[in-house]
Amino acid sequence: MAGRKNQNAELRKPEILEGYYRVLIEEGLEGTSIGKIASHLGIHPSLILHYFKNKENLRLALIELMIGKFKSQHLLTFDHIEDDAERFTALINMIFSYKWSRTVDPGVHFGFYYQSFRDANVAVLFREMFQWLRNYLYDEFLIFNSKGIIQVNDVRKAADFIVTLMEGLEFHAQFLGHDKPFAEFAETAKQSALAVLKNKLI
Amino acid sequence: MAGRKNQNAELRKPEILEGYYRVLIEEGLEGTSIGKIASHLGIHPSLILHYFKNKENLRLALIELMIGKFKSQHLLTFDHIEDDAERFTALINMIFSYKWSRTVDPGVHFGFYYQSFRDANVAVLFREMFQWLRNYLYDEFLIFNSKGIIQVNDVRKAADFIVTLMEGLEFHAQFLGHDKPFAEFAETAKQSALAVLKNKLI
DNA sequence: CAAATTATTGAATGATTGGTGAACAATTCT
DNA sequence: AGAATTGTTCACCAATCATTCAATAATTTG
Repeated sequence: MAGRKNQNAELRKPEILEGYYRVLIEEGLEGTSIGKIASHLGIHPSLILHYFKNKENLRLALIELMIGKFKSQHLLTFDHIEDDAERFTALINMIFSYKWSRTVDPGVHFGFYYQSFRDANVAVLFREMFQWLRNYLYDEFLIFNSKGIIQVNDVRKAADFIVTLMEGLEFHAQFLGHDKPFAEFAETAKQSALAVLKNKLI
Repeated sequence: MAGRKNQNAELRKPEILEGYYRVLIEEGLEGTSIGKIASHLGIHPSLILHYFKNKENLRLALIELMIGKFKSQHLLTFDHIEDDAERFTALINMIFSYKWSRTVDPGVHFGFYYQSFRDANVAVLFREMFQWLRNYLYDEFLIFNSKGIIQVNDVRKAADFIVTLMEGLEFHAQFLGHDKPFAEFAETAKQSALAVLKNKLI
């Protein structure tokens, strides 16, 4: 046989996680087994267990990877915009964009949500992620509010409200968007959100 | 042994579905097997397959049952309120209430959402249910709008908005509500929704 | 009461599951 | 070069899975 090319943990681990993610999209949480991931990658199942002791670890590693990407990707996008009004617009536009909604495959997204109901470790990770996002918005909104770019009474609730609407939108796209493009209702939601933020309605 | 008490399909089927629901809450979609449902009910696994040919059928039957309950329970609550303003208030209060959010166990709720990504039959059922709710709100909002109880430009989008916010709230309770009671942020969301509905903001 | 139907259990199926521990191969360390 | 470490495969395990078909028990029908 052509020489087996060994890789090291640094390369193999992400490769396995990527394979896991792919299989997850196609097969779902129930249908995804270590065996399937292995055959999708053309490696032996035991190799996966060699790197990630057990399935729970594998799952947590993927979630951590996803969250890491989510954070870095979105955070870096806005930090360089100096002008507050501009940054506010860019931020809101991003949150209600199709691109944002597809940061992670929505099927996988929902799958891990669901997992969090029965897996305390998963729940912790997701809570942290959403709290991180909420707190990020909170910090930004504090600035926007002090500069009159938005007008809200309760900045924390305003941040909560945006995250809530953003997640509701994810759901809307799945069950009510159906025939129409994502952007259509997203625009409506965004305008409503802006109205709430700008008129001391929260 | 004491005489085995046979039941007929009309009694046994709901009993199995109830058992399925219970096991689902505790074990999740991945952890729920026909065997576990059977032992939870103290019956033989084959009996479940006798009534529901296969697992897919069982799943669909439970979803249909849930949706049926959901519809009848909520619909009947408001039809008897003649006064439009009163009915509007009651309707909005219900939608943003803890009770409403717990109509179905949120874990099971999310689980079937998730299923809908990979199971076309499940997806159809859920779309129908949410469209039913949206259309119900639409019909009501038409009346409220013509009577000036609300003031909206696009009644359909207003209905979509309420459903979206309602579902976002479900999510918020799970990931951001955490330490605080459901009602607290629900009240904020409700007030924002009311502001949007009453001031031609949608 | 007998026959037909329905409810229920039983035994067995092959497939798949996550996981273990040892072997073998490649790479790195000394 | 030899030892140690790391990467990878292999053979195997008990458990569990959904599903099947036949057997038995209760109930309904004729």
